This record gives sequence, structure tokens and C-alpha cells, in this order.
Amino acid sequence: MKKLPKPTEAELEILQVLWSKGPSSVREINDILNQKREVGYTTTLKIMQIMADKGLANRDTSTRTHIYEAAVSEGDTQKQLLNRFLQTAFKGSASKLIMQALGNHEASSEELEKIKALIKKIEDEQSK
Amino acid sequence: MKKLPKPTEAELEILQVLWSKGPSSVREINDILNQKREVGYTTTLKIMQIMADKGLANRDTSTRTHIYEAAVSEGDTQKQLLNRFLQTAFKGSASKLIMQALGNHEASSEELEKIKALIKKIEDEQSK
DNA sequence: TTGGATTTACGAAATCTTTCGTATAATATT
DNA sequence: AATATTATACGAAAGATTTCGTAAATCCAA
Repeated sequence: MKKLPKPTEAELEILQVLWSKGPSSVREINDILNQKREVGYTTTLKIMQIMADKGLANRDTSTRTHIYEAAVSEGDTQKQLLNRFLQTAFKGSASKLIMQALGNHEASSEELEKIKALIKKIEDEQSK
Repeated sequence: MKKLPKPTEAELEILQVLWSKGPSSVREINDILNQKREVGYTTTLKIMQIMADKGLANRDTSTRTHIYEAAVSEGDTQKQLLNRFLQTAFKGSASKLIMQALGNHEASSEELEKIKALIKKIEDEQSK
């Protein structure tokens, strides 16, 4: 299993779209990005070409309009980024990060339940 | 209240040291950084000068060896970085991030207790 | 079929960050 | 006092990322 490079911010922005929309053309991605901020078409194209080079995306070049899809999973990528972020911003303390995240952001009762269930599971593991 | 710039990785690394050690000289910071990786003295100096320019650090220039201290708090900075990270990596879903963090990293029972207490507090708030 | 629009490819400019060489001033050592 | 050490300042090189201009190919429409 080879190590994939850390996506840059621009790449991550595009991965987000690929993850939610599925395989897409540069035009489609660029249109969506432009709903939030102004980006030139060739800029988006270039980043996506780089992503294909790096192995972050696969592209189907069988038609004139190339279709790109994410080559890395959302979960794996989040895990990788989280580990890195944990080190640089929280000195590796996951619980501090969790406390911050819990404190600053609304979580639905449903989500709180899921978190509680996970804690219970971890506690059960520990007491074995 | 003015908006402080997002610290770069190198700046964050130095902030970490300033937060745990308190006011320090460039030499002291550089020595500590070099315990983990090789960094030239003038590199560290430069970054710290930039941090002073940006307002991330304050420096006392009354003696030849300038003394720097963090001008931003650890908690505020973590909060800011977390919000940003949440958007770019988790589309703003704090609970997803928490689930990931809980799943991948060991938390002591003590820490789990604290998290549970916080959840309880949030639930109490909600049911009001 | 000709002209306009869309797409990819390529490369370079622009920007941001990190790294470091060199000069100069201040301090410490012998 | 002369020399070596340590500090800051400055600017530029190196590296990484983002942005975009232009050319060439393909497709579409009048």
C-alpha cells in the first residue's frame, strides 16, 4: 500500500465535490466551486490534472470531456488529515480536540447519542 | 477585536513552544526545535520576526537578545484552526470529526469521563 | 463548411512559505 | 585591546501552491 500525498487546500476543495457528486467533468466542478468563490476554469483544470498525476484522482479520457473521480476515500483522507492536524494544533491530544469541538459546535441529540455509544464501547474494551 | 492571520505550520510549531515555555529567546526556541528536526538559527529568527510583524508574537527588544512571547492564546488559536479544519476536511460536521478522533486515538478513562460530563451538560442545556 | 465555443495541454507568472547567506552590531573571552 | 562568539537585520534563493494566458484540438451551430 503506497503512501498518498497530503492534498493541498485546493485539492481538498475539489475532493469534497468529487466525494459528494461522484465522477464529474472539470466544467461541473468549476461551476460548483464558483458558487462559493471565483475560480478560473483553467485553474481548476490544472489542479485536477495535478491530482490525477499525484494519484488523488482517476480520470477517464475516453471522451473529449475528461471525467474525474476521487481515487482516495473520504474516510481515509479525513483520518490522515486529522492525525496531522492533531499533531500540529493539539500536540497530539485527541481529547483536547474533542473537548474543543464539542464545546464550540452544536451537535444534535442524535449525534450525541452516537458519540456516547462509542464512548461506552471504548470503555467496555478498556475494562476487559 | 482585530482578525489575526492564520499561522503557518512553522509559526505554529514556534507558538507551541512559546505556549509551553513562556517568553523565550530565538536561541532557546531554536534549540528546542532542533531536538526534533534540523533548523538553521537564522531560519527560526526570520520566522519569529515575521510572527512579530503579523502580531502573532510580541517581542521585548530592550536587551540585545530579544525575548518573544505568544500574542495569541493557545485556546483561541486552536478554536480558529479547528473551525477552519472542520470546514476544509469535514464539511463542517463536528460530530463526524469527533467520531473519527474518538475512534482512532486512545483516550484515558479520565478523559472519557470529562467528555461524558460535557455531553451531559450539553444535553441538559438542550432539554431546557 | 465556416466561425464560434469548449476542452485539454503547456508553461510561466504570481503568491506564499521556508531556508539561508552575508553584513553589521553588540557582547564575551583571552 | 584584540579576537572570537552571538545577536539582529536584510534580502534573496529555494520550494510549494495557485492562478492564468495562450495555443491546439475538437465539437457545435448557423
